[in-house]
Amino acid sequence: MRIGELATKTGVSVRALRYYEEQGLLTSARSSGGQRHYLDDAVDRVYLIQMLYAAGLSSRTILDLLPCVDAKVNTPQSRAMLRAERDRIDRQITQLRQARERLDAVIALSESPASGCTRADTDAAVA
Amino acid sequence: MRIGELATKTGVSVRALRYYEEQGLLTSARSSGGQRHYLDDAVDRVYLIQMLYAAGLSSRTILDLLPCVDAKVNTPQSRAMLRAERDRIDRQITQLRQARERLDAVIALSESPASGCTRADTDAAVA
DNA sequence: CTTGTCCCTCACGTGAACGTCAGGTTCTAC
DNA sequence: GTAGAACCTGACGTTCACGTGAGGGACAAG
Repeated sequence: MRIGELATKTGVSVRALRYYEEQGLLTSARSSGGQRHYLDDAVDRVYLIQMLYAAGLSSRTILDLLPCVDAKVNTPQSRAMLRAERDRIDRQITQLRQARERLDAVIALSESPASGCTRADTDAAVA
Repeated sequence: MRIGELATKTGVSVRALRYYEEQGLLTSARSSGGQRHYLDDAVDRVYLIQMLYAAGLSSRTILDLLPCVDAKVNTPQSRAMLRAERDRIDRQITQLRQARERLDAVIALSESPASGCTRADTDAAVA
């Protein structure tokens, strides 16, 4: 498939896909005219990249991790890197949970009858 | 206290504190000479701001949320906003968990004896 | 009254992950 | 073979949360 199709399939912009290739995260075959062509598994690859971006990893870190995910590299260093990133994500989850609890407390307070809001207000907010 | 002390107490840079004030997230009294002075509760305020930044909220969103947290604003709109941000954080946590599980699977694979690494390798990576 | 440290306000620099033109080529369909 | 859609390569623009000087006041100590 060409880049436009991959973009619509994954919901990622064409520019982003070219950027991923620029960063070495995604590879493509080229037609005689220079156009990029992708295999079907590129879709999963893009999803994985997006997932790691969403987890707060940088392009550089993803670039380092991908060979491990592909099981092409398996050294003590690579395993240490994997664990380090997993732990970083764990810490981030903890932080997010704290923020979530904090917001939840505020929400509970703001929706309690004593806070001066009426039931109608609350219903209107839901609608 | 002055800005330097607040910075060291919170572990946030002086520049960041001034930036928070610029964004309307933090207020300060000024001395006759124009220097910022903070009350003790500014420390908690900064921690809260940092927590919300860590949760991926923008300055603008934090600016909108803070009056709710301070229980100074409690409208249907503000409650809807609080819930929206909480839900966003929930989704982010879900994404992070997925990424974490994915990494965990890779780690389990890379550390399994069948993957071609020796026990000594594994121990070395831990050290 | 000077020294040193802290503080002030501009204001430009930064890095990441793209967005967005410009100008030109390739592919598809009729 | 020609129109139009999709694609190409630069290359500059954007946003955010600050970093980093430049140049100059504020304030406690001696």
